[in-house]
Amino acid sequence: MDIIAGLNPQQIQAVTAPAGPTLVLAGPGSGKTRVLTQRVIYLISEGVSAYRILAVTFTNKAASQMRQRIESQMEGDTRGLNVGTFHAACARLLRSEADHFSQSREFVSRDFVIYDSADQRSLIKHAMDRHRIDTTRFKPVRIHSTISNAKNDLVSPAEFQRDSYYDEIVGQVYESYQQLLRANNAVDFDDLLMGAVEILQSDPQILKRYQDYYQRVLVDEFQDTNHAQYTLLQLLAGSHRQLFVVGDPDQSIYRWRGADYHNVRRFQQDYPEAKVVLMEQCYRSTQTILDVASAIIDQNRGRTAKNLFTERKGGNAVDLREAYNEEEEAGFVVETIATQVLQEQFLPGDCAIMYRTNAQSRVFEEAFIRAGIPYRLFGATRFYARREIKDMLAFLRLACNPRDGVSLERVLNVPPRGIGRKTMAALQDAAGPDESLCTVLLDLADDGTRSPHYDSIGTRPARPLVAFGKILSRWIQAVQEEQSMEEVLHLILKDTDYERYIQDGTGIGLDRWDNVQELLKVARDFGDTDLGAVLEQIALVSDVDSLGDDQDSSGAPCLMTLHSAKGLEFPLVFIVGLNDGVLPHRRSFDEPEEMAEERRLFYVGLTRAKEQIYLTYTFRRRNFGEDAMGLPSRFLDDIPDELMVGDVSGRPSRSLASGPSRQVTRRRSVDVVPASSVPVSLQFTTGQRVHHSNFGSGMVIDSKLVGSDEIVVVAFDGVGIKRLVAGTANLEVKAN
DNA sequence: CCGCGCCGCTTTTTT
DNA sequence: AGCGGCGCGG
Repeated sequence: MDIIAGLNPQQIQAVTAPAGPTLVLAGPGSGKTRVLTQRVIYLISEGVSAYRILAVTFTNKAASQMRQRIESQMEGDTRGLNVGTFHAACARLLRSEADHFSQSREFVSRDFVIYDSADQRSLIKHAMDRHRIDTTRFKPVRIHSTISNAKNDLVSPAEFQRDSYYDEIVGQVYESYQQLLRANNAVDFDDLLMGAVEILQSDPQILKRYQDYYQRVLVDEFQDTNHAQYTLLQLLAGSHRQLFVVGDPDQSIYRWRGADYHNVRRFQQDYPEAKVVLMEQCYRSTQTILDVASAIIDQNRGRTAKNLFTERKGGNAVDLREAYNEEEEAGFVVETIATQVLQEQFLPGDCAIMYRTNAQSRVFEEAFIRAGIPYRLFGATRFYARREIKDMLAFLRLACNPRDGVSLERVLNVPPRGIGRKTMAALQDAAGPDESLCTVLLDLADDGTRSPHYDSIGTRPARPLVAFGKILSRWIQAVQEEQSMEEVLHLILKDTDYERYIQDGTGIGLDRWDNVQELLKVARDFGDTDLGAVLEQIALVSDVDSLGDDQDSSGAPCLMTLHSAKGLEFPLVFIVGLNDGVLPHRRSFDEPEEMAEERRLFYVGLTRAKEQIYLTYTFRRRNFGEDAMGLPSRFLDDIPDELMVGDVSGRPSRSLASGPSRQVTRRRSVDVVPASSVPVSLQFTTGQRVHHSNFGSGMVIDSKLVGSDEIVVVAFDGVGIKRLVAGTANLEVKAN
């Protein structure tokens, strides 16, 4: 049968494993996605109905990839197949069970909203205010992360241990935070998981229904599960124990958000009868790359050693380079990419630059801009986190769930309509502790001066509140009439005169308005989908990259953090900033477990490469503005000399901070492109239509002189906004 | 109420 | 260095 065609013996074992728990330990590039999809197809061919299969992943990207692959290989009956992220699956469970559950307990109702991290932080601050806790002494983000960890460990506010003064504070905030979430009819990401577990644990009938429904459960990236997720899987698998999990402890890089690769070992203890399949054959990288990666990861203690191998014997040695500083490092990388592309060794889209922290991307962006080479930046300011988009979503969420106080607070005075601190306080007083602010607003809008709230608030402050209440009630009505997201958005934009507010005449204003237009486009794509469902999807996707995935095979080098590189592969990989303190990050120095994770992060980066790896570090490194001496990463010591070329002989022993060898590699040509001639005046003006050989047509939205270069910001049709150097980008002005 | 300027902090990030 | 938060002054 063709389900196993082209698979190696281990892959076949995994795909056709008999019923019962199965653990697949899959090395990088060993074809784990393929195994997962073939397993699903195999199960269906064995007579399991598609809708009785649940496959969970961590990211939407992985989920849609898997779904696509399955659908492309199967004719028909994949309908009802459940492929999705943990959070999406839990949100679905919560929504379908919320109603008859909320009657017996205090719980959210089915139209709950999902708060993103900014909303969550705002609510944490409110909770801290309640207890008069100084938000400068105790940082809300830190408190939130402690609470988040507790939730991931399924520890409720009542169970939260308060052994120290700090924990006492957190315990109080946790308690209030949960109350506030419920009052707003909102959940945070962690609540989705914890809530699902709570429901299943407290109602045997519901649990049985789900256990009977999902006959098979498959899990991707199992090493990244946290305690809540593990418990959820255990509950779902129940007595049938049909769990098929795939993972690689060596690629566990999300400890800081609760992931615990020990769940792999725990799985073997909890399911001793589990069939274990080890997949060690790699189809991605050359043997040299695998050897380097293995040399790195072998240094970690207490792991099950894997023996990765490939039929792609040999391969180029890893190329190590020292640069003087970050600028030179970026210059080297961009220059190397340009050369390799010119020599037709690689396509621009084959190349990826990976770094430890997002802050490192800027120098590389600038180098690309100078060289006039387009690039793709992963994980930049997320589209849905932008101010104007958050405003729009807050309006929409309010229209769906008027109890959403965080959204109301956000946009009550946006655009400014004369509602300040005092008016806000008056409104809060009028509402009292039990009524939501929105109820008061709508009441004011309906009854005007006759409303009992009117007098308590006072005539002057009431006026803008009445006005806002009126437009808000119009939106609520529009949602109840099941108007589409696009229609409601248009209504909101008109009622708030948002364009005039956001378009302040600057380029930034134009950017923002563009983003609003982009959101309208998203809305249009969703068509008549129920607005609540759209908002949930947006809350759980929240990454424009995974939305616009189809068009991103465009050939440009990618810039990304090592974290976001996971799951991807590139022929040519640059891992940059290999300085001690950067990778490994200084925050991991005194924690062995953290240090081990930094090592895994490096390992993940190395194993993304198919053909060639460049590693770079710098002689000097700017820290927080301060210029300082840099040390090469300690990880470099673990790479055998014979697997490396480049500045290897000059590789200084890390114990010697300086030495004569350092001088040798200093100073290479930085300029990738000859400095452009000084423009007498700006060549381009805002509003001009232009054409670029790579990006096509677009409109100039900003242009300014930076040093001797004119930097033009162009919104390319269907491509997006790019910053270009006028002198090197070869922009043609089009007649309009 | 809004805008400006100073102070302080600084990993990773998906859901 | 650069951003965000907060406090003061208009």
